Amino acid sequence: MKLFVEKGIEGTTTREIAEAAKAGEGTMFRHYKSKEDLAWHLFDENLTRFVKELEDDIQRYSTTHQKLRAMVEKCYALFETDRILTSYLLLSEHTAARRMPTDYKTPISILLALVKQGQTQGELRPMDPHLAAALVFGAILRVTIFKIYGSIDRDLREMVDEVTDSCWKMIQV
Amino acid sequence: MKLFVEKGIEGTTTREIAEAAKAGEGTMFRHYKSKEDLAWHLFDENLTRFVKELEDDIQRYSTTHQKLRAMVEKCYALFETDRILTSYLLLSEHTAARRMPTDYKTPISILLALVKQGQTQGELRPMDPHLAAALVFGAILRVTIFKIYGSIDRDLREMVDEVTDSCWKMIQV
Amino acid sequence: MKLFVEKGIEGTTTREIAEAAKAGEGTMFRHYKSKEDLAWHLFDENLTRFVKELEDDIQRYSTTHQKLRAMVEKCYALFETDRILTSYLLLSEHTAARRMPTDYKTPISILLALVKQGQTQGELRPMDPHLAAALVFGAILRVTIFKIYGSIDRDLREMVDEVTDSCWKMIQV
Amino acid sequence: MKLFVEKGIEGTTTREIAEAAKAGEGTMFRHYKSKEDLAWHLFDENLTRFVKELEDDIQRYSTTHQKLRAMVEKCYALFETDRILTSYLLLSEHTAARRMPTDYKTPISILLALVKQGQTQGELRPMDPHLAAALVFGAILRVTIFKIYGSIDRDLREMVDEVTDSCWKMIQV
DNA sequence: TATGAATGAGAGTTCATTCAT
DNA sequence: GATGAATGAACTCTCATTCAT
Repeated sequence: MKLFVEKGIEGTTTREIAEAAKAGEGTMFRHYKSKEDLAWHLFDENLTRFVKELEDDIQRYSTTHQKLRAMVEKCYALFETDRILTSYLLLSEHTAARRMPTDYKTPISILLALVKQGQTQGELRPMDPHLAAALVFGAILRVTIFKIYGSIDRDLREMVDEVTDSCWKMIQV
Repeated sequence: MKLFVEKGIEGTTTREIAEAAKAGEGTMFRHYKSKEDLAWHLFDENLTRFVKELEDDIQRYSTTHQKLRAMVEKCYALFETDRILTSYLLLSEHTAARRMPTDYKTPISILLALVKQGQTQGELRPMDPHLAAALVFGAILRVTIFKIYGSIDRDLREMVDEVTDSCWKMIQV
Repeated sequence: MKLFVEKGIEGTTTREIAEAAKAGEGTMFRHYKSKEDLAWHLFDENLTRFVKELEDDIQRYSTTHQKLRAMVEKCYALFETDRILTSYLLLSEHTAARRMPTDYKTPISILLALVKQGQTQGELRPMDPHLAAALVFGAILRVTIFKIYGSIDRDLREMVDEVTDSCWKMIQV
Repeated sequence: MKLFVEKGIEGTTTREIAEAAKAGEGTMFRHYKSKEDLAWHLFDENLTRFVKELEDDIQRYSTTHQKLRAMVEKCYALFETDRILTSYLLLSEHTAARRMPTDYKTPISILLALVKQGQTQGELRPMDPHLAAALVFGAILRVTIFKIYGSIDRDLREMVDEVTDSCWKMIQV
């Protein structure tokens, strides 16, 4: 995954993968049909797990604000724990991500549901929920990109409240 | 550029480029040292022009809110006029983009300056200007991605005010 | 053998062989030194047995015509009983067949001896015995190829006499 | 073609082909889509030409015996002129040969037509024409195989009359 | 003795780049 | 200056063979 994030899937050779895995060149192909297949499994399994955890976290809270905060927290915790995984799941747009079926559950679909619910409950102002989700999701994730590029230094977990509140302002009633 | 956006730089062959340009296979190499060099020039020249126009647009206004609005308007006008160019300059993370020197003037650096100035003038609340820029830039751009994926239907130029105001809420005093 | 005939020896993978034999991938190598070795044993043992039976059959008759008939009958009986074996032993030109020592006893060498004897006994007209053997052997076997390709429908065992007589005409006094 | 005949199509590497052609490894792929495609074109073009010449030769004669003789002569002339081509077109059963459409004009289909015509004209005895063709074609070709293996020494062109007459006996009235 | 995961040499193929025309 | 045939390094992937279990 490290290689895929750093050099892209196309840009990573199967030989490099084998070396990184300290395995023979052909070994990968006993486990995955192709390089693309490996990339897809890496994406699919990790995203599924992340989404499940994300749902669990959100479920614990009742207000939309709290749920949003949980989401930001989850994303930034993942980032500080495993930057590569975050990049692979949330920041890169690779071939693997394009294989997703349209009904796939993703962080975006969860955020969208959250927004719709918040609007129904009158916590959020009426607006195109897709627009709201786009604004919030973009804001949250771009912070991680800035951190990667070094513009932001602080541990993102310290910034959860600040980011949550900023996003909240965009969508609250 | 269309090919680069659709299939990635690595994923585009020089033969495809030649075909699309209705030129011979070797012709490209008389104008650019390599495929990567072409990608870089395509990026560099267009970004420079866009940034210049963006600066001109912003300059016309005095308040930070107006300037921010001008920026959103410029980005969304570009998107609706030339999606491919927008993708190539603002949405894709390709090798070409990584060649940029650190002191390069980009939409982000312009936004950052705008935020700093707004904070000095007391229009924006005190906060890490990088964080503010990240939140705003992320919000603005993610809307275009949603539009590309079809979640948003409207012409983005109609949404300039709504997006500007939403972003403004995140950073205003 | 089925796989070897259908896809060639080179074209058959050891994994396919293992599957077909309902054995593990490595098991074959405990019995044969290599895939080629398996192919050779399969060829050698079956050809030896077939040649022995062929000799026995021929021995039962005294006239050359009868012996020739016995040979045709034997070949066509084998074909109708076991097409794959016939293909493997008589029709395919594979690596295994090329391993044969020059003094190897084959259907051809038997036919050649038969022709020589027939000429000595004055039943066959004087001619290069190799030419005679070639003509007869070619005629007999090509019928099976036509049958495989579907140009001939009848059971070859019904055609033994017609084929024998046709061949006989080529070589009789 | 030499390599294909000697080692089979599967058994010949593209590297060997390039070396034999004194060309780079990639050059072949500018002219043919794949190794199999090269094999097919080599087969198709040469067989088409040979069949055309064969038809021309046969056309010159009026009696079936003469036509048959022309066919034998043509095959053996090809053999003595270009053994490799003969092997590739007439003796090997390779993947390329299997690509042939069923309505393809081949030496066999020509021989079959010749037999049918001869039977209609009363020159040949009544029998399954496919059987007749198989017997004759097998006899003619097996002689070349014997020559390749060294059992027959003479120039096949000297043997045209003998082979023709032998075959004739099988099918004449 | 049988297994099947691991191996790595080598296969077919692609494609950025060169250069004679 | 433009071309496109030729190139060969490097790619993904296959598969006969090995060997620890």
